[in-house]
Amino acid sequence: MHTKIQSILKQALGASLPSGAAVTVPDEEFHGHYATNAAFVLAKERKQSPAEAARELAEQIQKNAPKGFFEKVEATPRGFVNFWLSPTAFQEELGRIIKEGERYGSSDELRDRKIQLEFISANPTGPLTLANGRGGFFGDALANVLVHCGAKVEREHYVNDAGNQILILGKSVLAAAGKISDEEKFYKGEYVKEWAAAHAKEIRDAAVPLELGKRAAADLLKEIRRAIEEKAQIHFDRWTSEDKDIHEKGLVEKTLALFKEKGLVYKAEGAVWLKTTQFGDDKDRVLITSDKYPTYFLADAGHFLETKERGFSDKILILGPDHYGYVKRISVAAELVGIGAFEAIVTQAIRLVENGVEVKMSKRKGKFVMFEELIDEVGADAARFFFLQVSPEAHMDFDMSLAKERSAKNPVYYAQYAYVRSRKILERANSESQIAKSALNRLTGENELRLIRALVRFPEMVAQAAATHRVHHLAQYAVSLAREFHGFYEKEKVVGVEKELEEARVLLVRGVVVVLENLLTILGVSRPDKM
RNA sequence: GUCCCCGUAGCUUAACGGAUAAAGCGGCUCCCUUCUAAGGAGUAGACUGCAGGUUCAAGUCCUGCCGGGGACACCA
Repeated sequence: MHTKIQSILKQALGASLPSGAAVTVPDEEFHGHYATNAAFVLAKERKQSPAEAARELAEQIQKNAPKGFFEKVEATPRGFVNFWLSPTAFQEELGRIIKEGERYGSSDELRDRKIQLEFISANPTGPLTLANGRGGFFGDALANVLVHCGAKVEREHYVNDAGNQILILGKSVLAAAGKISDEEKFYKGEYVKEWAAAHAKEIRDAAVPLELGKRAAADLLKEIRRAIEEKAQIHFDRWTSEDKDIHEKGLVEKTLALFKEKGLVYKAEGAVWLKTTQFGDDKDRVLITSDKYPTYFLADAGHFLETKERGFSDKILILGPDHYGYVKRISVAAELVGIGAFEAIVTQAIRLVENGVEVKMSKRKGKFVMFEELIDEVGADAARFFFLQVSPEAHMDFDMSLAKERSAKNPVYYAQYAYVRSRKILERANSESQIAKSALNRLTGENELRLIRALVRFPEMVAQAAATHRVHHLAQYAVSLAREFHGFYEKEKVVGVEKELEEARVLLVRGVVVVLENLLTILGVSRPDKM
């Protein structure tokens, strides 16, 4: 619907939309079902008043529009052009929803793109944090959106199972077992003590820190995977191992050689550096430490080279707030290894509060609310929606007791309830298969048309999410669509009204089911049969 | 100190540079003989942190200030 109006507008202009011009859905209905600000842009170009440009544009549009599509096209004195679409136009679009079913809202906009979407990438040195969860749900839903728009997407969880942190984990286990003295940098969470207690024999027999660290990391990774896949219902296509997929395959050396070839590498103070400052970074970055170890940064660049060599055109990396300072240098690495389009999305901090007072969280000290705990308390759907509703750059205050209290009132249930109600109507009504398509044009009541207007926004919302890489609008849309449906449900009956009307309304409700099903699927929220 | 993010209703958050700033929760009034009341109808509640600027149009862009958070390793 939205695309159709855009293309009519383009035809009227005889050109593509000028930048800054858009087709929108106004807040107030008296401004039309849709509206455009294109005349403001034209007015500037043509040195006219906005009102004049709007009048001319409205005329052009009316001339170009398919017959019967618009009910009214109006230029306002301020310079907007407002559109009212005919009931027929909406009825036809509803027909499309029913016909396309689960394909409704999908497109082939991104068919040429092969995108690697990396998210969570939790270190196997402790349980998942709330920040991991936030990025996890976000990444999962974003991947669904991109797939819906025709892209080939790999959901990747990168595991840092090499390097210093694994050694520290090993030492932390030894410290927890009382074998060596504790140090500030060691991991101190309960999970370390638990693991040490459960593996006392191994610690006695083979107390090589790095080996112990690897074993503990492998176990922690299993826990992480279980929480992600079973509890959070987040799906990954690939669990990439830094150790096995990057180091052992020589990608680190290869990347270093690539950087050298470009003349961007130098030695200083016993270490090997990359001239990232040439690309706007604050300072140059170390690739190989003076102890001859490759840094995390170099390994990551190697990981990016692997991504490039595996044929991805795009890489989207979702990071937690603590990695903000990392974005610049990793973007430089992405450019140097030749990744076509790279975007880092940093989810903002979640501040833990308890009774209005901030609780400091630290993975090392072991005091934090775990992601899994949240899911256990409020359920996967509520937890998911809780995060998906807000934009990734919004800072959030998080109070576990409040989250528990609110979980019962989570808007996700409002949306799911709309789904349950609409399904129930279809169950009770006469079979849809015998309803003629012509029944659609009996949907002329204001309540019915209102609901269709809400339904047809779905493709536009998906396209917007894909273009902006933001999914919170979809969650918001789910709530507003549910509101429209609940309003309709209250005012109009479907089953048991006069036969011809019932048939028409059954088609309308089918449309609701289709859109809610597609929408909830993209968000990753379950679709219950009853509540 | 430098850099980044945020500041919107009592609370949690929306709002492609567009029209009278929206929703949920909480408050107050009502509505279950009717497809599940996890619902609906109504009502109160905001000089969008402050001060300037750009624009036909600013919550949104620019500058400065105030407040909150985060990042500034040869850690990951």
